[in-house]
Amino acid sequence: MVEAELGERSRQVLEAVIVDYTLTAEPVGSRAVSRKYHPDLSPATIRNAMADLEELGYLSQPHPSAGRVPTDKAYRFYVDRMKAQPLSRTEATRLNRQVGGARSELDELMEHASLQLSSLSRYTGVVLAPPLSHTRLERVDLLPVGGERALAVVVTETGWVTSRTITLGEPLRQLELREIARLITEGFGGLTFQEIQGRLDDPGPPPEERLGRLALTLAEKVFALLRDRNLYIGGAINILDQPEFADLDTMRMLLKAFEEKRRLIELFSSRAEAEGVRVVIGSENPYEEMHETSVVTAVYKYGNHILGSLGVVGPRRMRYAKVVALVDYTAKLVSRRLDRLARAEPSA
Amino acid sequence: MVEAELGERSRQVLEAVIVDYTLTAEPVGSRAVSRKYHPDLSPATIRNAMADLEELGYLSQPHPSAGRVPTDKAYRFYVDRMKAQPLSRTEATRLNRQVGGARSELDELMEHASLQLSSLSRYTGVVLAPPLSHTRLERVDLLPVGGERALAVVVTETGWVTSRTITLGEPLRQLELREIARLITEGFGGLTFQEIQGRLDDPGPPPEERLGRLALTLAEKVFALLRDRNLYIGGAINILDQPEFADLDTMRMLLKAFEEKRRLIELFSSRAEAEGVRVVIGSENPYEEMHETSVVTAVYKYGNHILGSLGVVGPRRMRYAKVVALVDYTAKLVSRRLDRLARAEPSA
DNA sequence: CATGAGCACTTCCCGTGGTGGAGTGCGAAC
DNA sequence: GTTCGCACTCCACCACGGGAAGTGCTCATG
Repeated sequence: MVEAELGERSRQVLEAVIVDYTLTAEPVGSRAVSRKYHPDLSPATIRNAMADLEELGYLSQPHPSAGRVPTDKAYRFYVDRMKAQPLSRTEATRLNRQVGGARSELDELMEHASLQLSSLSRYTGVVLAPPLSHTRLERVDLLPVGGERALAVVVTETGWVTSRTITLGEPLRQLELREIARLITEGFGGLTFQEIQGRLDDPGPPPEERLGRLALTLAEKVFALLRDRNLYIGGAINILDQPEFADLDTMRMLLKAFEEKRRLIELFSSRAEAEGVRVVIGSENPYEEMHETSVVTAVYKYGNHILGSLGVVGPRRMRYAKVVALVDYTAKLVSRRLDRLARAEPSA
Repeated sequence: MVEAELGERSRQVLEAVIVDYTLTAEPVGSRAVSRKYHPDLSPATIRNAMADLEELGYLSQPHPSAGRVPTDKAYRFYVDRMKAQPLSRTEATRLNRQVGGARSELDELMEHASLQLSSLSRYTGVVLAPPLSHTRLERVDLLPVGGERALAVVVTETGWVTSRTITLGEPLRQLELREIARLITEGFGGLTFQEIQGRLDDPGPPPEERLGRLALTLAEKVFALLRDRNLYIGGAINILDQPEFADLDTMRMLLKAFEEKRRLIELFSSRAEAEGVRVVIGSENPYEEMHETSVVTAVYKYGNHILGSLGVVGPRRMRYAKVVALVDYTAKLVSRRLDRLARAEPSA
């Protein structure tokens, strides 16, 4: 359908405009296209093609006598038919070393990944940490740590460990704590955190014994702490080097978007079921503050479960071919890394 | 000495210039001072005083025929003799509710404090989490969490709990882990983390038995994870509303400074021994990128120990009287809050 | 001798108008 | 269908100039 809409000539011109604009960030005129990309075609021919492209909504003019600028539709067309441009050897080794390195723990892995995404793309890297909603609880431990507080340790079936201190409502002995932890583990073990949340929201009749009731309130506390996902943003200022964000208001808007992590988290978690790399261009983004940006994301997995997503936020005139390859590679690297982290079973 | 340097007249004029400049961010002329602050004095008289003040280094002119702008020396003079301007009732109650509230855990407390510092000052709020260097270890626990990993739980004498997962070099049984934790606790309990680091750096002859050697390497891993302090930055973009940061390069420099947390941490931890509120004005700051900003900090404590510091980063023409009061109050609030959090002993 | 008034001077700010360049659209020619 | 040439438009840049703000200096005055 799109193929029918555009002739070969128009397609080539469109591509040239996109490539040039990606490089220069300046509106590109017919003359420049002729000189730099198609010396065999005269500027006048290009002009005709460009006029067609504008009518079809692929190009637009900032003002009547300026060059043309690609629209979101143009980028979409380009992205859908381009080939990813594989990472260079040095880039790949650097990623492998920094992200695939063996020593780091989970949070360091996420942080390094976001930093590398940023510095290799020269835009901003984002990593959304695994949500717990779809993973299953293995067990809960409660350790007394003095006073009316305890350390709650939550272990999932996939082997992730989260711990937080919680404040008990009343002083409890170690034995009581252990019993409560056992009750919680028995009551909720094997369920996904989503299911657990459902049960907690609609608890039915309260248990008879005191410890049972305590277990419920403490479980509430423990799982409440796990609800928020972490979002790692690396190199937020990197993106500010792009000329389209040189304007003060645009800049402020973008930074505000970065600071409001909650909405970014939504953005990165929504539609994160599909495999492969996803590209959201400009106004395709539901988040209005990000209409000037494009977002490239991919999911990372543990075994067959999608755990989270990561990606790059950049200007609409992003070097898509490169970034898509980078994001894809990084996602796979993180998945492999997670596998190794979790599967490391006793070798004996 | 300073008193001798400045006559009463000059002092009043200087104060007027500072006040007006903090409000308007525009160079202030003799006419404006006369009209707004000292109608009894003619502009000419003010001019004379201003000329004196310029010679003494308290004022400067952006260009020969503009008004005057206070120098760092002027702010210093002002800050040293001003009185803090107490918080309004609504501000105080808001702080109490948001920061003093009873439910939050340690990290939430820090985060809320930084956000409130920011939104009440309209600048940027910063909270440096407690360092461990001077607190003493109470005990270490190691929990097996599947595979070759364990959850290390570190409890300090002050009752703080930190936990991190670590990767064991080899598979270990639960009993072995427990024994190793016991060895670490016995070997290092009661020592400050600084002392522990010293021992680890210079370990002497390695122990005979296998578990002893393992305890050493694992202790190394555990304590390495505790070395970095967390820095909470709230409302970094708030400060960008200030006109002096409207320039693109200044803005970028500032954001870069915020992103490089390591140096900020240094800044906030250095000279953080003294009680009370400390004000660092413009070029007094050792960190060159922050010569355009002023920093107001205060330490918060647990009992008699200084745990960390918090404060506000703003433009040099900060509303010092207000911010000093805000920072002071917040620091005390956090201290009180920590006390309650940790001391909550079993009431029976 | 400190204060205040007047005045000439400097500097910046901002709006104006002119100019050159880049790019388009269109009609005519190949 | 392609190319050429030309007239037109719009922006970006610069130079110019008036106006405002502010100073320093001088001199009169209590």
